[in-house]
Amino acid sequence: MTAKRDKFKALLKEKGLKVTTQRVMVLEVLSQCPDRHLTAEEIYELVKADYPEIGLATVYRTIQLLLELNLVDRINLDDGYVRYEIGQADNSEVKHHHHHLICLECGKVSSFEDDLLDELEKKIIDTASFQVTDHEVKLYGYCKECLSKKG
Amino acid sequence: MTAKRDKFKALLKEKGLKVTTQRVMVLEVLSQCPDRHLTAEEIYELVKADYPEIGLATVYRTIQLLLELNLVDRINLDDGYVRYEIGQADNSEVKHHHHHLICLECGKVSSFEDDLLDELEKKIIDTASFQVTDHEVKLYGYCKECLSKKG
DNA sequence: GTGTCTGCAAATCTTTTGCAACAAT
DNA sequence: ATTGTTGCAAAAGATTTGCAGACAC
Repeated sequence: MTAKRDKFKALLKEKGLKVTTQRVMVLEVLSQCPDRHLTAEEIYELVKADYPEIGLATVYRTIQLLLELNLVDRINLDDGYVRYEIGQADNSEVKHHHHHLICLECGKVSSFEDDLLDELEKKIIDTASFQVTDHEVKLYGYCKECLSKKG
Repeated sequence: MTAKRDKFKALLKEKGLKVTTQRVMVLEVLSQCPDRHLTAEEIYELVKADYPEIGLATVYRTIQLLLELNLVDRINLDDGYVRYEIGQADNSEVKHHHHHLICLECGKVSSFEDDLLDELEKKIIDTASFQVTDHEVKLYGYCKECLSKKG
């Protein structure tokens, strides 16, 4: 994911911010785990494996930065941790993200895409006079693996 | 909302729990604010107006109880507070809740109902082999009032 | 060299918990 | 009388912030 790293560096310079090892490593870890939904603590542990000097506060500050730059999305599963994942699309015009299937048995989170939500948004605009700019959908249930285990 | 209060009392007795003034008052406050999405602190302040002796811990414990009894729904707007609202339906078989329109300008939260999500759930079951039991949808945007203010 | 960033520890903020007194049944 | 419940204060756990030293530019 060199493209994402270069983009990050460019965005930092553009804003007069500094390109530090810590910032690049946090992005790197998130890029390398596109499917896991990492907590700040998990990101901290992963970066620490290669760069033991990093502090947890720096991870939090970098995540904040990445959220503001729209390079990372926030997910809240209401389990006491906020989670983060690298933005899927390459362009920064990611309008619709946050579609998640959450298994109530094993806790696994998977993502999905669907156009049906666009339809729902149109409907809302018509009936509720509410202009929708983004949406977040969470579907709770049981994943294939847990279903087959239960038989 | 005497019906809800009586139901609550019945459920408590059924479980061998005690009907206390504090518990009833927390439910009462939530029943009287069906449209506001109250934080624990707000519920605490509202109950305290009529019953100053109540403690915040009791509010938290009662909310926990109401969640378990399915009388109350939890909403997380990612603003650092968890919010609670009284369940809409009268029967306890509320399968689908949590549909919210959140105004990014004024922060107002309104609710809506829609069948479209059922369709989405069916689709997910077919394509992702994921058995959906519940869903939560948040649509972010701008409400009628804020739109007209902005012109 | 200048101004930003980092790591640490302390602070903050919401929510939970232990415990002795208290109230419901 | 018995057992669950309350209020308080302390604890917990995630996230933030202040600050002096370190680093990018």
